[in-house]
Amino acid sequence: MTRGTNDAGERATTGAARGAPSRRADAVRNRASIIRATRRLVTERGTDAAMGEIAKAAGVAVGTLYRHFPTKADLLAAVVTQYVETLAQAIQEAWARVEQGSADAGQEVLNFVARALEMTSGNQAAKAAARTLGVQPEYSEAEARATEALERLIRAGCDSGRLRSDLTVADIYILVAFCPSDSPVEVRLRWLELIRPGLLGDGA
Amino acid sequence: MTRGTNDAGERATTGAARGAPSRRADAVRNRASIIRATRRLVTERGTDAAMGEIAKAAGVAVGTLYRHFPTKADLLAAVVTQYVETLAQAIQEAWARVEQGSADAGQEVLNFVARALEMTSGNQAAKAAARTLGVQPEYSEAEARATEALERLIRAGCDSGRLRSDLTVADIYILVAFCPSDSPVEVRLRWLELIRPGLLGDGA
Amino acid sequence: MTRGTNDAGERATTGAARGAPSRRADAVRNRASIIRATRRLVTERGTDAAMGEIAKAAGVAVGTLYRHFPTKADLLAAVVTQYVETLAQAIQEAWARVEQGSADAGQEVLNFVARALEMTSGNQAAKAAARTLGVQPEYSEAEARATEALERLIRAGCDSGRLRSDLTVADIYILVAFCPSDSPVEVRLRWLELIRPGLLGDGA
Amino acid sequence: MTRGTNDAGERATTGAARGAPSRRADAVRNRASIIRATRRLVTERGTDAAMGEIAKAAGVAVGTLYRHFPTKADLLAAVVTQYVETLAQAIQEAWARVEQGSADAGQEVLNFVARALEMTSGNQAAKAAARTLGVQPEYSEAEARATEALERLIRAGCDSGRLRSDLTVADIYILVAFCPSDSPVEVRLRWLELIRPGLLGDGA
DNA sequence: TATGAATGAGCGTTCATTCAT
DNA sequence: CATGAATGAACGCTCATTCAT
Repeated sequence: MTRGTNDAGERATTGAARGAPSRRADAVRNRASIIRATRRLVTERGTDAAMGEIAKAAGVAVGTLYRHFPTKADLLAAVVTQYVETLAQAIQEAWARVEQGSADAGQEVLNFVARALEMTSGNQAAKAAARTLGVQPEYSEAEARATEALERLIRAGCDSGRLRSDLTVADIYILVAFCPSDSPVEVRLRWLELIRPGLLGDGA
Repeated sequence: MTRGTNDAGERATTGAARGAPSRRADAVRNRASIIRATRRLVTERGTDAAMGEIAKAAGVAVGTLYRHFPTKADLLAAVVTQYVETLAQAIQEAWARVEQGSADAGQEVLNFVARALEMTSGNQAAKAAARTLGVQPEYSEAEARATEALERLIRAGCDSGRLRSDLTVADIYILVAFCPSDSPVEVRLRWLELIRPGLLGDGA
Repeated sequence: MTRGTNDAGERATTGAARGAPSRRADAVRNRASIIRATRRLVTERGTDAAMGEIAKAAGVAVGTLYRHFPTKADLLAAVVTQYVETLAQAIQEAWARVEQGSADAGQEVLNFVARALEMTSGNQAAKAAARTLGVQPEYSEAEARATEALERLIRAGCDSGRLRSDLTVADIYILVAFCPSDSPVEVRLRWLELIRPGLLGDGA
Repeated sequence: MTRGTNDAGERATTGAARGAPSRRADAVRNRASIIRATRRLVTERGTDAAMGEIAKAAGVAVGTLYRHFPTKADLLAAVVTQYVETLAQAIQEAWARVEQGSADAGQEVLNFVARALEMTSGNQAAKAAARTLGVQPEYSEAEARATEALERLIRAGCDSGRLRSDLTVADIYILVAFCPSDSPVEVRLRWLELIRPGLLGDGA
């Protein structure tokens, strides 16, 4: 959690050149495995997914699960946090492309919504689950990065007349927060089409 | 709750036009009270709202709760069903206004989405909750009525050029199904504005 | 069911010559109906038969059921008592036949066991159920009559050398108490055959 | 409970010949304790013995009870199964004695019934309880062993003229199934005497 | 550090019993 | 007298969490 950021957001001591893969490596593998299993089970069955089942699905014992996440809420928060992290990355990349002139800001915003729609699938449940359990996951840092990049993106899109002139970051969040992420493709595609006119500029 | 059909959709004075309210009257009151409490608690805590708590919130004992709704799923289904019923009524009234020339079809569709947004508040959760428990509430009749009226409304709106020419009933349902019903007013209003362009005709 | 000793062992006020059959007649009918329903349900499902179900099966409301039998235990006791009453009658008739020379005492004892085996069917459950609930049904009077008649029967059978010389009333009770009353016919018949040698005299 | 296979039919020292008893040892003790408690309570109160009470009587929490027996039916089945196992062993030993000439077949059959009468005590109830809950305990293997040995025993007894010539294994089962196992000694002894003539040969 | 047995509060549901009508 | 809605203790069972090994 202090370097690289791998799947579970944990540095992997590639070291320990000789001997068993060290306790630490196991722990890292376990953590990733747990988060993966959680995402899957929570998607399928919501909050009702039991800690015991998650542990089994992750191939560890409950005790190990609890060593990594002292509470069910913590576990759920971890899943949500990771998702926000991924989103932030997507936006930053989009902004990078626009900055170096290789993409249109307006189009990138549209693309971002589509991507978010896709990525949210499965985590929507996690989000709801987290909310239910009263979790206050620490987006902060990742969210800040995402917001900043998105703001720049939108400003650029508005300036070019491509996007609706009064569009804000909050608008995008609202839309993404209430998108049909777990619905069949037809619904998701149609929703994107219904949404688009509201994002584009009057003369677009 | 102020109209002819009361909150529990049951006529109160079966016979005995005057005289004591009888246990029967209590029962009716209880049923309404239970549904009200359920809507509230489920909104707050989702499926995890316990039957015992719902009962207490409704001011009855568990047994009474179960006399009215033999299963948690049944209870949730009842809440959802009632909500669909209300929606159906709203659309039918809208169509009636349009038919007698006292309103514009396009505007009524827009208004309906706004109204649905408002009414969905609190029931969104119930709907999700019901889904979680595998409930298959019997919308059928009410839903059929709603769909038919909405179809007419949309057709009229499209014919007048006011609505997007390829708009369908399903589109409205998608939007309503994923609206920020439980969010603060600002969010709800903004969402409506973001959505509007996607519903209106190109030359609107 | 309206005269003599009726099914529920209650005298029926044949009176009330004119007018509705009087509350009393209804009550009598209800009581009989309840006992019948109880016997059936308890046979099928044991103690788990619910008071509510029994009431419904008897065609009355729970309240009525409770008016007749203030407790589930009371209801069960009534069924058991009635069964003992029937047994007592059977033995008394047997003794009457022997006394007037129209039957052999030993054979009558054998016949009685067979009959008891048959009659116990279905009530075995009631008996067990009653025991479970800690009922102490008031056999006393009927049991006393039965015991006295059976004693005479056995004495006569022993005197004639037909029955095992040390046979007692208690012996018969033991056998009847632990007979395969609810088993298929083959089992019941075979049991009677296995039992017989133990009842007959050495030289029989 | 004093023989090789312990009360729970489980070998205690899996590995670790010496050292701390480990939770595993506790688990084994718990299982035995649970079965013991179940047998006692079910004898006293039949199926109505609550899981919670059984747990308390066994000195464990409900959760532990359920870890060992996922269902009340399973628990009851375990008790019944263990009983059948014990019976099977008794018969096999009897046959072994007869085979090596150290005992008379007829007498062993009689002895077996007596022993079964004794051992059934307490489990009769469990059996009935299990039946009530629709359990289909897996006697199969143990029962098969018992039946085979008993068959040989009976055949030998018949050949020697000691036992009733048409006696079958089923006959013994019938008798044992309906014996006064939970009654006071006098009753049990008397019942054995009443039964004996039916099992012995005509000229015995 | 990983394991998994143990714990016990809590959940959905049932049912004997009461009592206003 | 009959009715049936209401009550609430109790039951079978689950599951987040702890802790001895």
